[in-house]
Amino acid sequence: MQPKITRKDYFQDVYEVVKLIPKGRVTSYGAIANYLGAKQGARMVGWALGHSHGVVDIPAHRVLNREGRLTGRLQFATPTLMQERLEAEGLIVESDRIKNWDDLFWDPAEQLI
DNA sequence: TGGCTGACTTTCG
DNA sequence: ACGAAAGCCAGCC
Repeated sequence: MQPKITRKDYFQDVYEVVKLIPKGRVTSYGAIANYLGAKQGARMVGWALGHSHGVVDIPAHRVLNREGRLTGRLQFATPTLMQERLEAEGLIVESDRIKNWDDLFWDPAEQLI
């Protein structure tokens, strides 16, 4: 049973989870939201990351939507920065979409095991 | 105080 | 299978 998430604690929680993402791995907003206990609050994760970029150094480029699509790439310093970083980690981006997304998908619950 | 928006997800048509 | 609409939570005007 996860504790209730409150306001700005969401930021800290999201940061923690995103930082825990192994290099070369990716996850989705819904997965993080589900891990935090707010499966319906996937938008909050994106919103938190949007305000986090530039404030703290977190690999936000490893967080995509459930389709493995780079939905938030426009929010980066440059529209291609997200793809560049992903490729730099050994990932392959094709048409704004991660290749082998299903295989590279990393679930925060896995780090609990 | 009330209402709109948003790096999403799920479901109905 | 594709398209459109609803749902949720928190911040901002």
